[in-house]
Amino acid sequence: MTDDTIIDRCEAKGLRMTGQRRIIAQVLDDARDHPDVEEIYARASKIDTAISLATVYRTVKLFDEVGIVDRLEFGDGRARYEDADRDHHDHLFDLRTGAVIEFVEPEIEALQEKIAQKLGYRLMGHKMELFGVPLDDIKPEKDA
Amino acid sequence: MTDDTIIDRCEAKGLRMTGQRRIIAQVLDDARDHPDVEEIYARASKIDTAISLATVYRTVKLFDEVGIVDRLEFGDGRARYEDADRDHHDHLFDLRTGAVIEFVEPEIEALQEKIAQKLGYRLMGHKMELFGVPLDDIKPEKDA
DNA sequence: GTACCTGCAAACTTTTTGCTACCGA
DNA sequence: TCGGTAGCAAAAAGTTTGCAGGTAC
Repeated sequence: MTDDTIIDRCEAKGLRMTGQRRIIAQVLDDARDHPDVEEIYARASKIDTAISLATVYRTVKLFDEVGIVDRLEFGDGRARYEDADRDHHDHLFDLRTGAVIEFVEPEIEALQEKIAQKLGYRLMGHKMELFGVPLDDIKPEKDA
Repeated sequence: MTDDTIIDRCEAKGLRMTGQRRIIAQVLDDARDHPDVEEIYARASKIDTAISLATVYRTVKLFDEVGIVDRLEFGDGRARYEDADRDHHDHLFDLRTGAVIEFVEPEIEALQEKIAQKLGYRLMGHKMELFGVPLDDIKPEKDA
């Protein structure tokens, strides 16, 4: 949405900015993928070896609670995180390779809003994940 | 889709039907909600006190793998399960009460199929969860 | 008969938390 | 200054697994 970094947004929300939080914020800002906590920890550790896993957990949880990052789950048991302040998109999970493809589909957004209202709700958020296999990678089935 | 019970479908798939599996299948057949493993275990235990939690875990995992039940995740860290052979539906999560409302929206289904194809994928499955608050339960904000 | 299944307990993975020392505003 | 924060290690929560005995087909 804006060009603010995560650090900017932390400060705007009045969070106390420690060295560790700055590093984690930077890691998340730089990420173009959807790292899990272990991965964020690994990247942060390259900058500051002393950072602890518990701090990473506490920090991403905090960032999620104040809406600075989004927590994603792709069903593999680990939570993944991404900067919340990007154009809204959903995810397609490549079942063959595990790759995550992002896409935006305004039609879906509008439809979801409509559905929620029809059910008597105000939509506060949503999650949509598609799971698929590449079209050019489907094995022939019964016919030779 | 059909009127087959879960037990019927297990047999159709050639699964060995033990007493425990029958009980768990029955519990899932009777469930109108989305129980987690602990809850399935509790319900199964009422029928057979000797059943073990490990068996429930193993069985729902098996049922999920062969497509007899669907595994759902609502972000609370536990997996939930429901009979896969019901009219397809998605879920709206009531943020105020924690209730889960099911809905069917063919337009969404069609759109998802289209999106996957546009991205070069064959859609194998999807998950969509809406999160909302009841319209008649929203606090007035700034205007009186 | 035998391959597969179960119960039990131990192990594993991911995430949270109690405590003490420390640091940012 | 001083209340929030970090690190560490222990614990919690959910799930999986090795093993020995049991069971469906």
